[in-house]
Amino acid sequence: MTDINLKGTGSVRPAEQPTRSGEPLWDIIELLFYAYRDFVGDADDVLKEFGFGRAHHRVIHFVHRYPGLKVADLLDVLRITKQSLGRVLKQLIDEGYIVQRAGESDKRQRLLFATPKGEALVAKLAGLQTDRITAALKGLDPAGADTVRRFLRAMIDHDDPDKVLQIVLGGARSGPRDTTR
Amino acid sequence: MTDINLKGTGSVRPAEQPTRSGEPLWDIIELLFYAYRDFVGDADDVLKEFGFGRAHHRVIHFVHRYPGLKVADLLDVLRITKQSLGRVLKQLIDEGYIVQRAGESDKRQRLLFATPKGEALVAKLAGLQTDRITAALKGLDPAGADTVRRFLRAMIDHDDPDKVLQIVLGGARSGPRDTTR
DNA sequence: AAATTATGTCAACATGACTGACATAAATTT
DNA sequence: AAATTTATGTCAGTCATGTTGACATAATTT
Repeated sequence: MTDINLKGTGSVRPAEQPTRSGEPLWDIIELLFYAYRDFVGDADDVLKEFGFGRAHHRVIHFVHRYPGLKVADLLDVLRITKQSLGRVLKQLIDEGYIVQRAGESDKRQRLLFATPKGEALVAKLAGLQTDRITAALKGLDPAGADTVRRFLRAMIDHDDPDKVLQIVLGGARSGPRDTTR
Repeated sequence: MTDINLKGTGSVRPAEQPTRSGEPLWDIIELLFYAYRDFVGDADDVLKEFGFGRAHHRVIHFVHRYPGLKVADLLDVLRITKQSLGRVLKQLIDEGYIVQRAGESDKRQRLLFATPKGEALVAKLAGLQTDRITAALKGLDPAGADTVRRFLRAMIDHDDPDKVLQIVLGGARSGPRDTTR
């Protein structure tokens, strides 16, 4: 019971570690934890006033950014089940943040669009997050923002069929719907 | 939720402009979303095999990294209630990943330590995440890793009383409790 | 006509948050 | 010494958001 090992970082090495070379990057792991916690925390406070949670934020964000998104696309992005999405999406539609429209070529599809009300909410949330990012980039050298973008891109799995992710990774720097594919 | 009230207090940069100007940095916002999703996704798969979730990961990670952590410290780090922590912590203790020991000077305190079993799990999870980070850093110029660290640090609220965060931000680059070196 | 696809919905359940109330032992203050 | 505060644990109920499985409907494709 009292096996304590106060200093233990290196002693545990299972024999069958295949391609593990470097020491754990503890500091970056923890910086990512804290940075993301505070990054989403900005939005949480505002969302609470609206009676929404993070799930609503993710939905309205991507719908706003990629107008005409299909429900199926959204499921790929968020990696949740349609039942889970359904509840949140229904609330956003009922309260007038999102509207649906049947697809023209395929009338089964429900294309999603943010209303002005929805856009205002997204803008408010994105503004907070942008302020934080801008402040963080300010302390870096001129190439810093580019380095950060490159790092984040490389952290993402590229073998994902998600259409929105392909646009994000595709290189569009500030606009959605870059049809270069 | 443990609201920390960081709205009015000084931002990361003293005497600089009060932000609120630039266009939303959509791409970085979305890159952060995807990067963090995949970053924690690595661990999720392993955790599932152990019958654990992300909550367990966060607890065992910080206990391993900061041996002798008090329950109260952990609550500050994770920003959850003691009831919430209690359930997860109890499982980790019952299954032999963490042990408790009463504090010497203050016997009310339950100091937490990872067992070898707990250390092995943390090492496995940190290995996966480190592999991803290492791969992402590989494509950057030599100063890239430093830029990334600086960016992440600046993304974090600095007016947090969390003792662990103070250590993380304090500058220890690769080990916990470096004060004894 | 039959099969497939896109979406929606009902029902039950799991996890990990939450609030509020109360219990205990140890430390601190009066 | 007694009273209070602190660190922790626990019971009970609720909420948000995820899950699986089954089934329904309309539109498209075969």
